[in-house]
Amino acid sequence: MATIYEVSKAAGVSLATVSRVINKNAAVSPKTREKVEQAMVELGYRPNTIAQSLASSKSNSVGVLVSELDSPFFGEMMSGIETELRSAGKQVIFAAGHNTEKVEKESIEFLLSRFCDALIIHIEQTPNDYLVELSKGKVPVYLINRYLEPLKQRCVYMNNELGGYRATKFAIDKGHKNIAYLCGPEYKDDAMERLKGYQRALEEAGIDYDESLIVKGDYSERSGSEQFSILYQRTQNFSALVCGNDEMASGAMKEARDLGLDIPRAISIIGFDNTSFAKYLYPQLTTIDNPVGEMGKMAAKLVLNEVYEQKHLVQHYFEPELVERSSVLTV
Amino acid sequence: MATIYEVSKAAGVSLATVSRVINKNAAVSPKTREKVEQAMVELGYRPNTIAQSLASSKSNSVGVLVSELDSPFFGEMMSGIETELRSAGKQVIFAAGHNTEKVEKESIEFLLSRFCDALIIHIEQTPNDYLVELSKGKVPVYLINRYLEPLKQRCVYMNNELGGYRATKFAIDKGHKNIAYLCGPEYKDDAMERLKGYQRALEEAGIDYDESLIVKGDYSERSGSEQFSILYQRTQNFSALVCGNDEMASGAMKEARDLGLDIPRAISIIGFDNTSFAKYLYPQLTTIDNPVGEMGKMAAKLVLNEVYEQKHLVQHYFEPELVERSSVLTV
DNA sequence: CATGCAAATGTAAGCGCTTTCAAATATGTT
DNA sequence: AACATATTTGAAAGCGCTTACATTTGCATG
Repeated sequence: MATIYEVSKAAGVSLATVSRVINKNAAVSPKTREKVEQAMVELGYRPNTIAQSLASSKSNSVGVLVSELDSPFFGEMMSGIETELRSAGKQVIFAAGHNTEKVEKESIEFLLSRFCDALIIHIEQTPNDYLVELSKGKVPVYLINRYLEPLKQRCVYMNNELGGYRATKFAIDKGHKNIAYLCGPEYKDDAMERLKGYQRALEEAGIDYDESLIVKGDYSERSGSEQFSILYQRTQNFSALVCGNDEMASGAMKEARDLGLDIPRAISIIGFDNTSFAKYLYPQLTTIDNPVGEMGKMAAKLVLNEVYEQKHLVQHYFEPELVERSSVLTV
Repeated sequence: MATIYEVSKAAGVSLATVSRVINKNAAVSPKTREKVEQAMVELGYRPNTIAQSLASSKSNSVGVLVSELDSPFFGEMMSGIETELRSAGKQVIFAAGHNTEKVEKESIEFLLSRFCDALIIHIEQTPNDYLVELSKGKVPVYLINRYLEPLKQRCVYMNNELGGYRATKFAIDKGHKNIAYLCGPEYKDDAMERLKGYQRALEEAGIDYDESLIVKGDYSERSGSEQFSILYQRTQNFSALVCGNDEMASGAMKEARDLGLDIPRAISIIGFDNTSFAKYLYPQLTTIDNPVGEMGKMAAKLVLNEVYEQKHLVQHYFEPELVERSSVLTV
C-alpha cells in the first residue's frame, strides 16, 4: 500500500502538501494539486484512515447504540443512519443495549473506548441524568426519541402525543364512540404521551374518559393478548381499540380472534409505529407511522454538521402520520 | 486521557513493559505486572485503540456486509455476529449492499478502506469469482450462506436442499399428496437447492413431479401473491403449498384469503426461514427455521480463531429444522 | 565465586499521517 | 524597482502505541 510519503516523492512535493490536497483544508496551487492528484491515482494511493485518526485525533467513526440489532424498528433507524453517514465517508459502529441498564452502559463504554467522534443513542433504561452527565464529556451525544432540555440541540424526537391523538381521532371520525386504549409501560415517556393524545382526542370530541376502557401492557405482543383478554372480560362496551404499539396490537388481534371476534367487524384496531410487520398482519393494520428512519438520518445530519463541519438542513421535531389499512371499520 | 507513557512513569517501568502487560504477549514478572496494573487503574488508563491499530497494523475491527440493515433475516445475523465479536472486544462495522452489485462492491471497498482485519459477507449479487479474487488479498473473507470450494474453510452454510426436503416431507407426512411449490428466483443458489429438496421428498414418497404445480417468484411478498394467483388459475388440484421463503408465503396467504380460501382448511402453507414475522401471520406460519443467528456467531468464531488466534469450537455446516405452527392441516 | 544462560526489562525506531511554524515565492502598491 | 503583504510550500515534531534488539537481572551450575 502506497503511503503519503511515496506520493510526495512521486509528485515532487512535501508530505505536508500531499496532506493538504487530501484534506482540502488549506490553499494549494492548482498546478501542485494536479501533480499530487495524478501521483495518487498512479500509485493507487488510499489514505490510511487509522493514521489519519491518530494524527488528527478524530476517528471518523460514530457510535450508535440501539436496544436491539434485530428489530424492525431499530433496523429502520440503523439503516437511515448508515446511509447518511456512509455517504459522508464516516464509519458507524453499532452496539446493542439489550434493554438493560448494565449492558447499555457497557456499550457506551465500549463505543467511547473506540474513540467515536459522536454517539447516537436510542435506548430506554439508562436514566436521563446519566446521559446529561455523559454529554458533558468530550464526545457529543445525540438522542433519538428522547427530549432532554439541556441537550435539546442534540435531540431528535417525534410528537407522541399527537400520534395518540391522531389514532384516536381517526377512530372517532370513523364513527366510533366507545374507544378502548391499550397503553404501553408507565416508565416509558412515549407511552405516556401517546395516552395523553388519546385523552385529548376524546375530550375534543366530547367523549368522557372512561378508566375502565384503559389497560396497560409492556409493549410486547404477549402482553397485548393478555391485556385484551382482561379488557374484554371487564367490558365489551367498546367498538375500537387504540394500541400503544404494533406488537401489542398484534397480540390483541390474535386474542380477539381466539375469542371469536372478527376484526374489524366486531372490533376495530389501531396500532402505533408502523413496524414492517404491520402489513403482514391480518387484517393489515391501520397504524401511526413512526418516521424512525428519517429520524435516524436527521440525527446523522446533526452529527455531520456539528462534528464534521458540514451544512445540512436539520430539524429536530417530527410529526407522525396515520397510515390507513384494513383494521378499522366505519360505523 | 492518560497515555501509556504516564502509566510507565507512575509504575516506574518502561513503555515496553506497560505494553507487555496490556497485551499479555510476553513474560512480565508478577511484581512488575501488579505495579503496572495498579498504575493503570489509578490513572484510569484506557489504551488508545487507534494508536494500537497503527502500531500493530491490526484494526481490531471486522467488517460485515449484508444486503439490508433493516430486515429481520439480517437483523438476526448481525445480532449474532455483534454479540460474539463484542465479547471479544472487537469492533464490528456493518455495511449494506442493497442488493446491487455496484453498492456491494463499493461497500467492500469501504470496509477495506477502514482496514478491517476480516470481512464477513452475506450478499447475493457479487459473483463468486470476485469473492475468490478478493480473498486472495490481505484481508480474509468469510462467507455466510455460500459455499465456495476454494474458500471452504471460511464458509458457513446451511443445507437448503434438506430444508426444502423437510418442508415437503412434513406436508406429505400430514397426508398431502398434491403439493405445489412456490420457488425463489433462479439466480439464487439457495432457491434452487430448496426446490431440489422438494423434488427429492416427492420422489421418495413415490409422488410424480408435476411441472404445473411449480411457480416462481422473486422472494418478495408481492410476488408471493401474484404467483399464487397464477397457480390457482392454472390448477386447483393441490392441497398444500411449500414456499421458498416466508415473505412469499405471506403473500400467498393473503391472496388465498382474498380468493376466499381458508388456511389451512382449504390449503396448507409452509414457509422457509422462520423470519420473525412468521408468528405474526394469521394463521401462524409453519416454516423451516434458518439458524441465521447461529451462523453469524459461527462466522464470528471463525474470524476469532483465524485472525485473532483464539480457540473456539467451530462448525461450517448447519441443518435447518421445521417449526410447526398452524398453517398446515392434517388430511 | 566466576560462568553461562534464560528471563525480564529497557531503548529507540517506527506505524502513516496532521499541523505548527518558518521559509520561500508570488502579488500588489507606490 | 523596492517594499509590504498575501499565498504557497516545506521541515519537523508529534499522535500513542508496538516491537526488534540490546541490555540487565536472576539463578543454577560447576
